[in-house]
Amino acid sequence: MDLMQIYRQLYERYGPQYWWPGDSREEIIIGAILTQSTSWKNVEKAIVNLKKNNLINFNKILKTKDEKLAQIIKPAGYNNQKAKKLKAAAKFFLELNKKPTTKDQIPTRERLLNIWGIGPETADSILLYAYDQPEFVVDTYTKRIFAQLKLIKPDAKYSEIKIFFESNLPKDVKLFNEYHALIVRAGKELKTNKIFMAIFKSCKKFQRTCIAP
DNA sequence: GGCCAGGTGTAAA
DNA sequence: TTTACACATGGC
Repeated sequence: MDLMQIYRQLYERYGPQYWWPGDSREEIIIGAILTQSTSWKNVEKAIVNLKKNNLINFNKILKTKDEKLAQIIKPAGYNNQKAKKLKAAAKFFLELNKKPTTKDQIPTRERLLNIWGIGPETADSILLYAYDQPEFVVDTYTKRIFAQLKLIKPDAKYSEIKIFFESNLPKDVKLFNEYHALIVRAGKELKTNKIFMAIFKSCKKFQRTCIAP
């Protein structure tokens, strides 16, 4: 049982997840910020509000007052902070889009991490889902599920988990895309549910060869 | 009514 | 380097 087989089991059980839910690059980036520690249901409401105000647009976001923006994205929670985060990101991406070549308009992970309000998960989400870059996204579900499978340490850091996945999987954007989405899908059942015991049992061998308890 | 979401920044030990 | 805490709303 390796990470690829776990992926297949998840895919078999849940099917394709069609991520990221969002029509444009800007909407994906905005959603990635709004969903920080917040359920997607609440983010959807905030995005609907933004659309009503014609604000899925970094230029217009920058021209909107903090208080007004915060009011519009209120359903997503942490709205005062997130209003500031959206502006910080908007400023960065508007500048980025002035670069001469398409290639230069792809942000580096390092630059993203320097933006206030963008941490490792949000940076990787933006790179993977908005720019099709092969960066594996790690979230709390990833940690929870794979710690439970004893494939990673319960206190493993973001970078360690990311490296674990990326070094045990082919570097494939489509795979990374679907894998993370499936982990989130499965993670939502983790609380209440009987989460894939089949996978758990068949992980024993892999536990020995790969990871640190 | 309580718990917790597809995290991040900051400050203090 | 690690730990604690603020940030906020709505679904279940």
